[in-house]
Amino acid sequence: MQEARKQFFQFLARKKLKFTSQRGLIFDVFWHIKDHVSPEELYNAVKQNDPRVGQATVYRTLKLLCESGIAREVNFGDGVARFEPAFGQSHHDHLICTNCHRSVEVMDPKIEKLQEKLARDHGFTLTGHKLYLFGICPHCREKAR
Amino acid sequence: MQEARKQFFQFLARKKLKFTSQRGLIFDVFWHIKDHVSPEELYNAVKQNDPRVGQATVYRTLKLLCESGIAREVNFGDGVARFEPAFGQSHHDHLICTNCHRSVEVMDPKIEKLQEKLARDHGFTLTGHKLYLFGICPHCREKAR
DNA sequence: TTAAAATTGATAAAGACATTCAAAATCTTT
DNA sequence: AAAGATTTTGAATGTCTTTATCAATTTTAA
Ligand SMILES: [Mn+2]
Ligand SMILES: [Mn+2]
Ligand SMILES: [Zn+2]
Ligand SMILES: [Zn+2]
Repeated sequence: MQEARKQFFQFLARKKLKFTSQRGLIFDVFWHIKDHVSPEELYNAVKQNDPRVGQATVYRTLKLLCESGIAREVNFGDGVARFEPAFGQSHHDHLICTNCHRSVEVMDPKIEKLQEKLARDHGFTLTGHKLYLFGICPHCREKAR
Repeated sequence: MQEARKQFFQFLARKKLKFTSQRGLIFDVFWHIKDHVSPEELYNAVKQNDPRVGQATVYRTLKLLCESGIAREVNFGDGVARFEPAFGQSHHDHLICTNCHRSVEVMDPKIEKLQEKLARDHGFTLTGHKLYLFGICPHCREKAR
């Protein structure tokens, strides 16, 4: 908990940026929302604590959170960027229900390995990947029958 | 007439939609651009043949091309939708150079199988997926040293 | 040929995100 | 502590992609 906050603080210090109250608040609100949050949603949550914070500051801080390794952007194909905690989390991909939009975090080391090999076979040095699996979740399938 | 053009024609007929000259032209221009084309790029290419075509029509037709299985949308993370031929093409994913933005089409049946299994293990019925591999291509790596 | 229905393109609108800029906050140097 | 330099902030405006509106035109059906 303190760990992540400290990492953000140190990142800002290293870049000679200031740890302002707004940045601190946005970090805190982001950090204890466990969901995959959009800038709009985060902005609304932040406003509950301090209505004077502007949305430009939320966008700007979200960018800093990503650069510092605290947050990671994901895109579920619903037209908005979403952000999830990336510090102290191991890598995972997402399984998304196209009906209720719930998502499950998944990871298969065999898939990860094969992705590496696939890239290498084409002479690429792999630096990252995005994998989204779309389907119908058990809950929705049950309701449909 | 090409196979694909016929399929588009039949799709329109089935939906009681009209095969207009604009739709025909947009299909033709799309079909012989081999690249992953954005709506803007397609619009410009179409205008070379008929400057009177509006961009709204390009967007609308692109949607029809996707519905009919002629085109498929991909998203390389550069802020625009891109479209590629989907008819008579087997499924593939993309390996994208983050430096020069060139892309390579790749596919690994083992990865595909493991995705199925991963979804099934979580009780999901898999309906689709998006996999983008990002890295540095051989060409760019060579130039960098 | 006439009437009904679908399509078109110019324009406006929407929506997410980025930029601008004057005022405010924060850090540095005296 | 005060002054000065630098950064940050929030409101407003701008940009970019995509969608909606709607009167006019084109196509199909009768
Ligand atoms: Mn996640
Ligand atoms: Mn492709
Ligand atoms: Zn569901
Ligand atoms: Zn390259």
